[in-house]
Amino acid sequence: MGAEITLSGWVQKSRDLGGMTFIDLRDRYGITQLVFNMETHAALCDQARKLGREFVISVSGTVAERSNKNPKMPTGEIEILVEKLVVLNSSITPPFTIEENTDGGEELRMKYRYLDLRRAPVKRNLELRHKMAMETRNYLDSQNFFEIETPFLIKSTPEGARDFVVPSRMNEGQFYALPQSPQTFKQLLMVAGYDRYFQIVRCFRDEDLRADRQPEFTQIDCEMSFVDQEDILSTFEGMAKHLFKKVKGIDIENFPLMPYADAMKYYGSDKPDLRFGMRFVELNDVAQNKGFKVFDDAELVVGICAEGCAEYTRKQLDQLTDFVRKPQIGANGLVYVKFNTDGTVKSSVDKFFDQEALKAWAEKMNANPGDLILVLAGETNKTRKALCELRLEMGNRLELRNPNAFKPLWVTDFPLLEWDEDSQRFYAMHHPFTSPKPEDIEKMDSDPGAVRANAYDMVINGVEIGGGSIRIHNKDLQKKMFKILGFTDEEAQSQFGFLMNAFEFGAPPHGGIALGFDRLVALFGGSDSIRDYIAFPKNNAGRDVMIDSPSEIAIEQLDELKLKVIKD
RNA sequence: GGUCCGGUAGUUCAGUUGGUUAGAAUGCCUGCCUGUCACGCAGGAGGUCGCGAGUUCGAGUCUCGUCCGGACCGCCA
Repeated sequence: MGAEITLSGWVQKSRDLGGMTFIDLRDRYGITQLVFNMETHAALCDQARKLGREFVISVSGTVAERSNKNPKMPTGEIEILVEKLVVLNSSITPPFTIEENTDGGEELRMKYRYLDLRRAPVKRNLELRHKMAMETRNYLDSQNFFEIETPFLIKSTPEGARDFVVPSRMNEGQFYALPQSPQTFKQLLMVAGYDRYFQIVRCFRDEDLRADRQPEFTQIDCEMSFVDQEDILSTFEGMAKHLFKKVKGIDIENFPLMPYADAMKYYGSDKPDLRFGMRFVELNDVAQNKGFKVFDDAELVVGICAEGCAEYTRKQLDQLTDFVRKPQIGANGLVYVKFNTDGTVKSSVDKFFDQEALKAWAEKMNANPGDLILVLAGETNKTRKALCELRLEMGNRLELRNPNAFKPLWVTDFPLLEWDEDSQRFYAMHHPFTSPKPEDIEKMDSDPGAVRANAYDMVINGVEIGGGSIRIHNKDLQKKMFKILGFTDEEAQSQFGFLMNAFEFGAPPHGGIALGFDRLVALFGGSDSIRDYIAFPKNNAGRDVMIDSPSEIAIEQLDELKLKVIKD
């Protein structure tokens, strides 16, 4: 105590008590109380009481133990007896309070993001992001990965998401595209012999936004040569564990593997949330052919068991029915079976099923007295999707989705291709460079939809954190893949010839993964939204409301680019 | 492309069945106050009810359109 100190920062708050004035000074590290006494330093104190919120000041003085300590703040035992005060800049009154729980709404905070970023919670989020980026680099460096930058001005391709395009002034009428991912470049780095590459890299997709989707986002992009799927899974499971350990101090158990088909069958999703049970149980054999037309006509009858929910009221059950009937979910109705604690059973389909029949359901679902069985029926994919939403809703209602619990898994054996009804063609489920499983290659001609891919997703708490695959490294197989996707040889050559040509020069077997860094940070921070983990995010409509972009450009710029904007 | 929710003081919100002068909290300004830390006390200023049209004697409130923001479906290899 008594040490001389100089501090610079912003005025968080001033408390003028007449004879003395207290100022809370905020800098990047926290808040320190400054004291000005009218009796001993009248002029200084006068100066201090004129300071407004967010003025930037520099003070010198001595650190003193407080006579009145404040146990609620980290620096609550000390204060600074100020001897010298310099006002470095004044501030107009900020439009919202710069506090832990601000009074400002989302829109205002985004407009004045530089003020929002002064708030401790946002600062903590960006610090978390920084730490995770550092630990990612530490881990990958320790595993002999090279961080190599790849270009942002690349070539537009028709597959996948819409590209952001950039006109080229020197090449009239031609456009670069911003990368949706450095996919082809990292594969070329493998051909070049850089057998372990990574990059924490910005990617761009011109698609609609969500709370967890931004038009520009950051990936941990990785690729390895001379590896099989197991090598990649263990390397990046290791990275995830490293991050959990170093950043959150948590030891994570080994990631279970779940084939895509099982994920769909038991959770109705390729990104199941394993923090809670309620696995799907198919009931076709016990529920059909009992005279209930809805079930009899259904391709799939499937249910979940909500433990301890037999007490649900009519109102609660109606709410759940309304939930599944929302247009976004699209179920026609919801069947419930209450397995009462007295052993009796009450259902919404008592007319068709007697107690014994319903108890057969309960047995199949491992339901106990006190549990509630919820059943949907219909076309398989739609019904699974709807039940998935219902399962997550029940997980929320029963508070089973604890943001501080982490349940990762690998979802594997994705289908290679997906049939699209509209365009009547196959699309690559992952991307066109993903290799089929060797044992399924023969089906590529006879039954393309049944071919499984050497592809995998890392899923944590129901969030798709990342995905990857073992790539095709053979020119002929790559050609065949493009052919199945409806490319002519000429189209394949003009768009991806550079890659296929490279495959002729001794391309090693390789594969990799890309992890959504923003999502991973948000997950670590316990949030569903990635926006507060990005310093300057875009809004719902892809706008930056602070700098007001996108915006029109000057006619001279358009002329120089030989572009014309046609407005309707 | 679609669905839903919201827009009222600087800010966050309330505003009844359509009815006189649109409120609260907080912030802001002024004054008082020597141990506050959500300081306290007294006083004050502050409103294009997003915008436009319509219905009505009368619209913050009802209708339509539009703009802005948020969530979601489609979309996101």
